[in-house]
Amino acid sequence: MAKGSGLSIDTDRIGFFLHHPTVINSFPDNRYHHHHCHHPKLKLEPMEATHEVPNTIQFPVNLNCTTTHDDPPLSDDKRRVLGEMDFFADKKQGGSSHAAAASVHGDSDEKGLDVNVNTGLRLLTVNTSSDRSTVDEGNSQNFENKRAKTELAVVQAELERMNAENQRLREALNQAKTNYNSLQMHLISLNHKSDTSTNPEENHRTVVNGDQTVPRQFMDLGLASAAFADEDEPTLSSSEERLRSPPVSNNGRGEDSIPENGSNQGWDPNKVARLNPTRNVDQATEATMRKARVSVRARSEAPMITDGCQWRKYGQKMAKGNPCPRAYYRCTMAAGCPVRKQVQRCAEDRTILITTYEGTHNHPLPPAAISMASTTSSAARMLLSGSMPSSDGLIHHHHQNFLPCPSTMATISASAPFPTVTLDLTQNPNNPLQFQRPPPQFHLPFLSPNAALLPHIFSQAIHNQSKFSGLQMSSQQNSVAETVNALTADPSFTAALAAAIGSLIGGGQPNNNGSMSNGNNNSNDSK
DNA sequence: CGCTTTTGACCAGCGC
DNA sequence: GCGCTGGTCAAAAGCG
Repeated sequence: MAKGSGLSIDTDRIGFFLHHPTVINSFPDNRYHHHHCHHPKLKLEPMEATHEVPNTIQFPVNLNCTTTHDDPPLSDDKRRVLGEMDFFADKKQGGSSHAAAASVHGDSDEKGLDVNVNTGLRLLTVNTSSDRSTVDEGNSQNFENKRAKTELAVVQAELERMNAENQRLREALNQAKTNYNSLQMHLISLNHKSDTSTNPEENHRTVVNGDQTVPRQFMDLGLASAAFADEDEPTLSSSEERLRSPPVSNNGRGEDSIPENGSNQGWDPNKVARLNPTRNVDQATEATMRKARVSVRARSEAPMITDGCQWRKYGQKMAKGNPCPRAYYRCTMAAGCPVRKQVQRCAEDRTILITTYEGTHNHPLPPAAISMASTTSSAARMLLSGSMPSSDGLIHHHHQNFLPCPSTMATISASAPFPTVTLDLTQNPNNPLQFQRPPPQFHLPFLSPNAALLPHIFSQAIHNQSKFSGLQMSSQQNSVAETVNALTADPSFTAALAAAIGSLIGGGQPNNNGSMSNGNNNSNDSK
């Protein structure tokens, strides 16, 4: 049955956002307006007002991997990006841009340049026809010749500079492609290992001995048992290790040293702290960790978002200020798993389904759930690690340089009662994830907005690619997933960037195998 | 019969 | 202290 992953939320009601979640917005440049205000006429709810606080961080995530030029108007910086990309492409095709610059004076060194191209640069702005019609044409022509020579030199220098820049970009792209190919090969290798082992735990242990960057992926898969955390992630701080180690006792049941009675089905850090004051620090950290949330806004009329886990509904409440009930789910894939999620429809747009996750799984996860768990856990750590301020600039810069497409905005908020990262997949009109007529279940790509955990992002991008390949997403969706992962990563993450660029330019994608597809996505039928 | 969902009650935190 | 709100519990009901 696997009913647990279902969602029985009343879709006819209006929902509202949870806990001031940070939003990853899908409109280009909409970071300049309120990301929740899909309908400007609607007044902002008090919760939303908190998003105006300075420590709300937004970073763009491209979900529209098309490179069409009929996209909505872009900001200046985005236009600049487009220019870079087009410039690069033009160069391959004969370099109309360069040609234009050079052909103005009819003295281009390059072959095949179109001298009729209107560059729009208006380089000859001084001597107009009216000037030439005046007296002393000889002097004027002399002067004009000198000026033309000067400008020619300038243009040539500019052309040279642009050529150099072009060459540099080519090299960067080649490097990115090389990295991408390398990662793809590595992914194939990992998937092969996954195929040969049905136990995610074994997968984990297999790959931790591999590439230095790979283990992080599998340590963020929700396999946060104490043994794994201690053994596999020595670089983490002790607090992080503790964060990664939910109260799982040696006997495999949650609630370390806590009697698991009927009234304590889940992990309640507050109760734990009360029972064991000597561990207040740890428990407080765990509580904070659990409170760190990742929220996903997805436009879907489907009753649920398939995230690969099994959930049991344990409550439903009417949230203040909106008539939509908020449903509470608990992960039932393992006893004592502290992971919970809340599902609610957006009050402003009932087609938007808001799912908020918190906590870290204490059990192995099916492949389909790995990305989700990875996202939530890494996002939680990011929020707690205080890396958000830097991530803003980094990721934004990253976007400006490499994204010629409308983007999805990722925002991080530490101002909310619970630090929350929200992925907003709802606003991009070209977002293929927005199903006008949604499938019975909504498959969602999850991202890792953790710029501080580069290896993790690295691996997650790989994994998501494989995941969505396994889910047999369309190529466009796959590109979206890749791009999302890449763009939410650190700018230095050239490999993930290569994946995104590769999907954009070459259209190729690593659809390596279908083994990542599993029954969870089909078996988690809501009742 | 076992599991999930429903739903009213309970509890804790917070603001006034 | 009181009320509001979010979150959770747990008995009852539903379902396969």
